[in-house]
Parts: sequence; C-alpha cells; structure tokens
Amino acid sequence: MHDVIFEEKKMKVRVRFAPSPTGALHIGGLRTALYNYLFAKKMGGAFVVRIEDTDRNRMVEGAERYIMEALRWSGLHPDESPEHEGAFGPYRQSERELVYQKYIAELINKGKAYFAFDTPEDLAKIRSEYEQEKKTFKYGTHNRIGFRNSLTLSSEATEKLKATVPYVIRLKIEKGAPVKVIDGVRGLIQVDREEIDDKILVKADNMPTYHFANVVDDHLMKITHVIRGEEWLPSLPLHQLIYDAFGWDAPQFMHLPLILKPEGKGKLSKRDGEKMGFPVFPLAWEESEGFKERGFLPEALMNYLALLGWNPGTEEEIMNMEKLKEVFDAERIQKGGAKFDFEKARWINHKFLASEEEKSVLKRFPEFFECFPSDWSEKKKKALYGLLKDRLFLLEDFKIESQTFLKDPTAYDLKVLDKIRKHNPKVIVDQFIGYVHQEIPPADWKLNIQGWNQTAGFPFGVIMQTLRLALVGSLTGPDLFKICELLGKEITLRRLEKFYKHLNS
RNA sequence: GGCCCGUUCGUCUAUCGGUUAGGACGCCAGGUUUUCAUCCUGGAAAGAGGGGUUCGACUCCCCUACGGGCUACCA
Repeated sequence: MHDVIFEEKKMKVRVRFAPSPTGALHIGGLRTALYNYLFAKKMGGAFVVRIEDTDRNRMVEGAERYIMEALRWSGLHPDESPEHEGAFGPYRQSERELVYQKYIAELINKGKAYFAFDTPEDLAKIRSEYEQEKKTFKYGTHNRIGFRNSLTLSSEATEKLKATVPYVIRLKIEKGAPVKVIDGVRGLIQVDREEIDDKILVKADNMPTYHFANVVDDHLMKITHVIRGEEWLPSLPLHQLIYDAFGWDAPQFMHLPLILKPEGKGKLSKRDGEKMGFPVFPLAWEESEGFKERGFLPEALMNYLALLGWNPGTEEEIMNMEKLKEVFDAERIQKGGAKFDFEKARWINHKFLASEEEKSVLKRFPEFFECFPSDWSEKKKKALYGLLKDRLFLLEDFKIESQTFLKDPTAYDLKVLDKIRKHNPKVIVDQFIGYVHQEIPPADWKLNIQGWNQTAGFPFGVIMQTLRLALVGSLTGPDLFKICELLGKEITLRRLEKFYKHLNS
C-alpha cells in the first residue's frame, strides 16, 4: 500500500538526526540516530546531524558535546554536522536566525502566516476556562477573529503594536479538506483541519518553534527522508501544511515506535534504569553510568537497538554494523512500542565479546583491565582474559571474575568445607603441594591423580573440590589446572599452604 | 476530555487468507565440564474480546477493551 514511499528516487538520499541539547542522549534517541544512519548508508546517502537549539531556556551546558561524543562512540559518524559542516550550514539552529526570518517573511507576504499579540497569560487563561468545560482550546479558523492579530486589526494598528508589544507569528490554516499524510511505517493518516490549530511559527523572542525551523531546515538541507520518534506523528499534518504553505514538496516520513519500560507501562525513563540497575545513556552523564562504562561494546549496543523495533526478516540476530548496513530495510520497522530488555542486551554483548579477539578487546577497552598487576606481561594478561572471556556478559564482569587470580582467598566456602572435611583433605593438599614443588601440574595431571588415588581411595570429586577450595576459596571459576598455571608456582604453593594451615586450625 | 497511533509466548519478534503459529532472550530439564559459568540438546510458553467478509482468518473490515503519544511562545 505504501510501497510508493520506498521507491528509488533520483535524488540522493539525505537523512538527518536532529537532537536538542537539553541533556544526555538516551537510548531512544540513539536508536533514532541509528536507524537514520543505517537507512542512509543502505541507500548510499548522507547522514546529517543538526542541533535543534531554538529553546534557549532548555539548553544544557555540555549536552551538544555529549551527543556528538555519544554518536562517535556508537560508530554513527555523520557526513555533515556542526563539527564538520557540509554545503548546507550552519548546522545549529541557533545560528540560522536570519534564514528563518527570511522564510517567515515569505509566508507573511503570501498571507500564509500572521502576527498575533495575545500574551501567554491571556492564552493560559482561556485554556483553563476551556478545560473546565472539558474542551480543548484551539486557536484557529473558527475563533481567531476573536483575538488581537493582524487578521483582525488594521495594518496601521498592527504596525503600531509590533513596535510596542511582543508578538508571535502563527500559521494561517485555511478551511478545507482533511489533511492527508503518509507515514512510511503506518500508511495513510488523515486529520481534519479543524483539529490543527494556528501553531506558532516564530516566538516572541524571534526564534522559530520546532515545527517551523524543522520544516525550513529539512527543505533547505535537502532532506529526503525524515525518520524520527512516534511522538512527532501528531504534528505531521501540521508540518505538511507548512510545506504546502511554502509550496514545497515534503520529504518522506517514518515514525519510529517508542521504547517502553521493561515492566509496567509507559515510555522508558532514566528512573527505570536507576531502579532496575541498567543504563539508559550511551555514555556516563552526571550521576548515571552509561552503556560504555558498564562494559558494552558499541557494536553490541547498536545490534540490540537495531533489533528493538526492527528485524532483518531472517533468523539472524547477531550482526555487526557492516551487516546491519547491508540488511537494514525500513519497511520492516515495527509499528508497536517495544519494551527494553536488559538481559537480551547483555546476551548480545556476550556474543560479541566471545567472538572478538582477546588482544583486540584488551587494546580497545583498557579501562576495564586496570586491575592487572603492573608487572604482568601482555601475554599473561591475554591468557587471563582468554580464560575468563566465556564467562563475561559485560566487560565490567571482568573485575569480579579476575579477583580469583589477583587476590588469595580470604575465606573458604563453609558448606563445601564441611562436606569434604570427613575425607581428610589434608592428605590431598599435602600430596598436591608435593606435585607443585616439582612443577606446575600439567593439564593431563588428572590421569596421574587417578593413578595415585587407586591406593588413597578418595572420591575424585572430593579431590578436585578440595584443591579448588584451597586455590580460590569456592567452587567457581575456570579450569583448575589453568588456574595453577596462571597463578604460577609461588602463588599456588602459598595458597595451598595457607589452606593447609586453615585445616589445622 | 479531544485527536492520532498501536495490540502474536513473560520479553523482542516471524507470519503479508490455508503453517503442528517459527526463531531469539529469559525460565525449566538433560548432556558436556572435577565445580560454577560457557556450550549443546530438549521442554513449557502466544494471536486482547466481540461482530462481520470469506469455503477458510493471527492475517481484511467494524465495534469494544486495554496501552501509548500529542493536545505549550518545549523539542
């Protein structure tokens, strides 16, 4: 039905990601950026980043830098952005004031927009009156003649007011047939014109609103496809009307479903992450750790995010960025919102960790390997990581998993100790100490021990449990002989002897 | 309240009128592993409800329910 949307265009595909620097980018925004990026790359087009900072009150120091840094970390490299501009700059809306002034003048001259002098207080009052009657106030065709604006005032009066009081500029919406727009994800959407009000295009501070700046910039920057969050769907008809007012062709639109809370209802929020112990930001922001700090590989996060609201149509799930670029297909974007599932995100990260070369991980994410003793060789570091990597879901797990090797056990699992005590573990430990004195037991030492044990008669499990307890304090961890090998002769003996003493006490 | 959008296992999803409704995470069981984890095998687990249309509906239409978004001189 809406296949038309995806027809090959002669124009080069250009998409944009247009965040507001009002805080950290969260994963919903990051996913929007990812889909834009993938779509652009799949179509051989350009990925543009534009900063939408028209609301000075909400600007947050450092937010723009954060957003750009987060995109960089994620591997979503813009072709054009405030950092390296293309032919359509500036890429920050606050620097485009003159542009908006020019285009709003055009709309006024065409009679498509008008000045309005109502104060925010006046409007708020009317709104609350409407609300009491359970109605929604709309400033539009049916009532705008009741207000002070350039449609009701003489041109002299208008000019006079303009010189003395703050004013806004509104879009003049005419009566007519319902507005029809096509969303690439959902299909045809129709709205009566009476439902849309004469939205403010330029605010009293002379800055454009989102709606106006957005349309002007998308047009000027030759954006062909607008991929954005579903929260914009209700204003799509308004945007269409603005394009119409200019006589411009609108780009094609795709509205992405929202990312929802893992439990309960509603949009995913920062609080959910705090409550349930998972990040919602790519990088740390204020008090919150990001996916990066928790030990996600960026490509794993991108893989998970890609799958949250889209699928390749095959059963393949683990895909790196190259693969995603290759198989991304906007037609397979989901309509309904998707709950965020941290467990699955972890599992995908685990898969990436398992498939990446040891030395590459060590090199890429040194911040997770600071716990290595300074005298360890690269080879030894690699060996330990290699031994542990199957156990890791997040890189941050390494710190805990590696403790076994870096610190002698300070306590022994009492349950296990009780169980093996009746088997006289001292003999086992003593015997093993003898072996270690000669050399670190080889991996096939298991055979030797069985030979030796023919006379001693210990259950094999007991032997292994005893040694494991002696060396790491509990029954967890990788292969015992590999542990010995990594620990080295000296530390292995030290731990065995400590345990021996413990048994005597 | 009004407008718009949505609804398949607990979760992410496949299915584009005819399937034993498939896969993945998680969960459970078994196997491998001296142990835990990894890994392998198997299992339980779903079409919100009601009307149509049709020889036949998860799939198309309508209604209801539920959920979400928007309703600012915020984006």
